[in-house]
Amino acid sequence: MPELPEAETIVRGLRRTVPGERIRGVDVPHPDVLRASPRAFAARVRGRRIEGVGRRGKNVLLLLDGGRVIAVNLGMTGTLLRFREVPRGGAVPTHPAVRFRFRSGGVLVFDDQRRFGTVEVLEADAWTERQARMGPEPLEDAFTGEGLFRALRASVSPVRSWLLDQRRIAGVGNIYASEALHLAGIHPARRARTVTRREAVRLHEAIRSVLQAAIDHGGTTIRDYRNADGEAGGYGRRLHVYGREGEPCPACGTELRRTVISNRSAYYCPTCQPRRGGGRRP
DNA sequence: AGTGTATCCTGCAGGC
DNA sequence: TGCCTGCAGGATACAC
Repeated sequence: MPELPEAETIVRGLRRTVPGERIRGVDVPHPDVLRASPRAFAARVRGRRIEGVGRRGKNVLLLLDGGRVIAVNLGMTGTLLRFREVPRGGAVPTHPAVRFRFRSGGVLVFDDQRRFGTVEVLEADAWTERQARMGPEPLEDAFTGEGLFRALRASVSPVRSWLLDQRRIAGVGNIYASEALHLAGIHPARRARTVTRREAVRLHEAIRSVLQAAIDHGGTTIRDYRNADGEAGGYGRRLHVYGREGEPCPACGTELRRTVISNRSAYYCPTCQPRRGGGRRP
């Protein structure tokens, strides 16, 4: 998916134009992205005004008047595209799943090729409960190196799998997990509990700097990702290891490797990220 | 309890 | 050209 930086880039785009819009109607070309029936969903959002746009982990939030929240999980290929009027010609979304029509005439489209994404509407307390089950926001102060160390110590899971678990830390996905582990010099298959305090502090800093740098460049486009204005992200060419199997490590020149952990690729440098700690820091 | 696997869906790249 | 396999940014119901 879109991970945290991509969701944040979408949110920043939407914030410029969406707050203040009132929802006139909803079309649902692909009801499988909703948890409810299209009819029930539409009834709960129709007539509501969007007061703000937010983010929690990889979820984009549309905050409605009266306290309801539309939570959009972007899945692997989802995005939210904003149009001033009903799109026609070249800018038409390729895989529209849900279309919000505003009274102003503008349109917000949830476009999702693979439809692993979801669009839900929740009452304020239900949303509070939901997000309480998610881990800390990595860019906020509540996320600390010491806290990360203590949490890692309690798990025997491979550290890469640990980082992908949204209940432990919110917003990190496969790209930035690989990038952060490389920056911190930690092999992705190491058991979380083997990460030392020193390494955890390094990993904490690596996660934050990688996510922030990706946000600064508008996120990473591997293939499908687009921001709210339909533009690709610019961080892809800055990736050090993700998708670069066989290329030289930018830190030491060793050939980068790909391995599979829990059915998903992890990219790493065997020199900078040895299985048993003590690697040089890139 | 905590982990790993298979699965949802579409599309693309590479091998033959 | 076409057919096949594998792989893809995520999350979750299961089996162990």
